[in-house]
Amino acid sequence: MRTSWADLAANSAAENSGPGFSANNVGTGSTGSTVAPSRPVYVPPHLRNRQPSAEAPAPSPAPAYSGPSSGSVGSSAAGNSGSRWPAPRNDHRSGYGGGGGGGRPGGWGNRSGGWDRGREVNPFEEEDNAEEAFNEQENTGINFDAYEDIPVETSGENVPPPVNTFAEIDLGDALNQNIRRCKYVKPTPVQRHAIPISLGGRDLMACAQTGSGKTAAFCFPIISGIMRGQPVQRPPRGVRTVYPLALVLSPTRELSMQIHEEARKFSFQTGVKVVVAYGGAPINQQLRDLERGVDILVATPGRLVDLLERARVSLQMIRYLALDEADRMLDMGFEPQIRKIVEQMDMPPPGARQTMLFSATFPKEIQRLASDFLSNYIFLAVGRVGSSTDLIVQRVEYVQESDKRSHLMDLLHAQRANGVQGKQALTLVFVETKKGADSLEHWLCLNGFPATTIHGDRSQQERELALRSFKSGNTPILVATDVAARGLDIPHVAHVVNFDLPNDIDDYVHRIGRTGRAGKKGLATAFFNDNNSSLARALADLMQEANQEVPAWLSRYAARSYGGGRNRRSGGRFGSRDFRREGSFTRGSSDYYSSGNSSGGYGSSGGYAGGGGYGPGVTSAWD
DNA sequence: AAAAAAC
Repeated sequence: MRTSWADLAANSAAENSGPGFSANNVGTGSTGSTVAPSRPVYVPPHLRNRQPSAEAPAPSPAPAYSGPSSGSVGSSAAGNSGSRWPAPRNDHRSGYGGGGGGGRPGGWGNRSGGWDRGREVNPFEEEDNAEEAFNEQENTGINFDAYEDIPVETSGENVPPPVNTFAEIDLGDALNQNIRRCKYVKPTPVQRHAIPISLGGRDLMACAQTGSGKTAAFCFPIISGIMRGQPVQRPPRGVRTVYPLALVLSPTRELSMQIHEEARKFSFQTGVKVVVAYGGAPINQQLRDLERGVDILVATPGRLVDLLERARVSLQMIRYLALDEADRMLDMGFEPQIRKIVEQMDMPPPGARQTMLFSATFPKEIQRLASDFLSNYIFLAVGRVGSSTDLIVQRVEYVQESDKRSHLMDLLHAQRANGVQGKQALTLVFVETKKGADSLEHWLCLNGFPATTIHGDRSQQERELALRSFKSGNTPILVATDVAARGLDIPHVAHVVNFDLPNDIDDYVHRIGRTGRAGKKGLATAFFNDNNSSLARALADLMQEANQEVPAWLSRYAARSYGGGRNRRSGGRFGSRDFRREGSFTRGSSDYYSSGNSSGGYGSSGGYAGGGGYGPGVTSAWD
């Protein structure tokens, strides 16, 4: 068995250097190496957008609250006349002259080193070079036909119909140009559905795999809506409070940085200004960024609360609120902060703003919480169970705690021996604790494996350095806690190792989703032992849904383990369903977080158990 | 119990 994993990793890396479109065949009972493609798989057209670095504000109007009902948010397809689009909004900017780009063709490609006012750094420039290091062809051979297979579920009143092309949507010239620069040819499934919904002014709860253009799905309508909106007056001079029109929240600093980088590309030369604020970094720079104007604020919750309490930011004029990884944002750790920001500051209430929640996993209980923030919303689930995990070969190995290190060493040795085209394939190793991360990193380095680590006890500088070093391939092994589990788009991760398995199957789904992205294959290896028995059932079920080979010993564990309440998976066609469709649901703590109630029906049926219908832990099988 | 998130 184990002889095969290294081959898988090597083959995966090798195959991935080919066309971006591929198919897969999870080696059921094969000799272990990946086999010729048997079935086309979904490949998101948005490919690798690596980070630009410098900040790049362009002039934009002062915040102006024309009100969510002013028409700025609504009716997309209403008029498809490109002529309605105003020039980039460099009006109203007292003090920040320079052109934001209205009719400034030469603006393309101008680099000004960051702080040259009125100049906008080209956020597309740097990534090209970065990608060449890996010498891959990632923009070819996308199989758009595969989209047709993607199942979609929507519910809610008057769901706007999806679009098939970006051209059908009146996003405006500037945004369309950025879409081309991003090499997006056709909207992904989530974009096809979510963008018309958002342009229609509707609230949205969307379940969709990351790496399928989720960020763009909420950014495009926001940018477009802001450009349409009536610019009004800038607040009086001397008032340091800024009034963003859109707020995007995410659970980790690095994810906020990533969203900011994406959003900057989408808003290049539109005049829409995007600013990011997160903790662990000097606040002064962020304050300066804010003072230069902000339309879209991307933030982590803690730093935002700080800014709100200092009255440097007001949410009074928010027209758009987006929560990325929304289920995480509303779980026990984050919920109080989110409630404070959304309900107890000065943000307009649901209905007076537009709210968009996105995640790959959306447990029913969290959906219930989330409905507090929404008004007459549409639920959208896009994707096929396993549509992403099809690309990921999942392996589970029984490894005692005391054997984990040597076992990991074996994996890494074999992987290195199999050598992958010059650069070693990137391996992301998840552990449970911060101390465990440091100690494993130290041990790996001692043993000749260049590793670094990212977790919450490291300084922000160290975290960012670690991530950069990993992405660049300089340190091809990254030991991480769950800080890196969600959302991060790290190209070229060939192997995710769950050195310590998480307790929650959703976390597992997010973790392994760091590989197998954008149509590339990936390998995920988990070390399982008695400590993980509570995960056995959910894990076995997930793997089965994803057409993975489930070891017999794991099935035995799964059969033995009772409970599974929290860890039950839907087993349905979709990874998630609108909880409003589930009829009565028990309100109470046991609804979601408990794991002991285990009403039967979990087994082979895969259907929705009786009573509450749908087991407590509704999740999706894709990331 | 752990992790994340402000100073």
